[in-house]
Amino acid sequence: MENYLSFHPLSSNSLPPSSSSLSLNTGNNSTQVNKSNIGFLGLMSEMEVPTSSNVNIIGSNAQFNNVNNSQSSQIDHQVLKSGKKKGDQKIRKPRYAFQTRSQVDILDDGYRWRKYGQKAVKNNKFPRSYYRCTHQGCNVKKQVQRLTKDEEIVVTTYEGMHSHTIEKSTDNFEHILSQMQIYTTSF
DNA sequence: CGACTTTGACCTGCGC
DNA sequence: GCGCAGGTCAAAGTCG
Repeated sequence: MENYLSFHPLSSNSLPPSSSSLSLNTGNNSTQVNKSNIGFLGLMSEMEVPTSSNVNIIGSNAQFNNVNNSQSSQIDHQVLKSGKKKGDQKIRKPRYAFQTRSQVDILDDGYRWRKYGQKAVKNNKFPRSYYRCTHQGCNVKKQVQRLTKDEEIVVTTYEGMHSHTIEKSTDNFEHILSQMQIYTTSF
């Protein structure tokens, strides 16, 4: 099985506010992970800006990944759709979407997550799961969704940054993180 | 018994 | 205004 490790920030001005503390969380609580099956496929991000002005950040860079673009653009739309409120300069937390190739939905990144919802998504036979970081005072959220067109692709969208250190070490996560830092510091 | 998952209800924004 | 879809809440159930 292939084991990619690449991701593509949408644009140079949409990087995480702090790459050194980037909240990469490809996973969940204590659950299973098949480390050898994880391929890192893509990254989208959304900066913390008034929603009235961030509408095109992702939409103009929809080709964040060359894998199944139709699904990708759909997710872009979902990201953009949320938080839009006309006349209200509502600040949204930055969001980062990762694509990982994995046979399991739940990837262990060392943080602890609590599932708080699951929804069926239109045009997708897989439900989207919603998770929140259980660390006190840390309200980082993530969404996990598997693509219909390529069932091995798991899209994980993170919202917010962790205000605490990782709770348990994961070799795979550290490997991914090290790769990400190379990228994020070079933009 | 605490932590977590499940799941239906509810809320909100958006397009028509 | 209405309906749809995404996102969240919260009670009930499950598990270690």
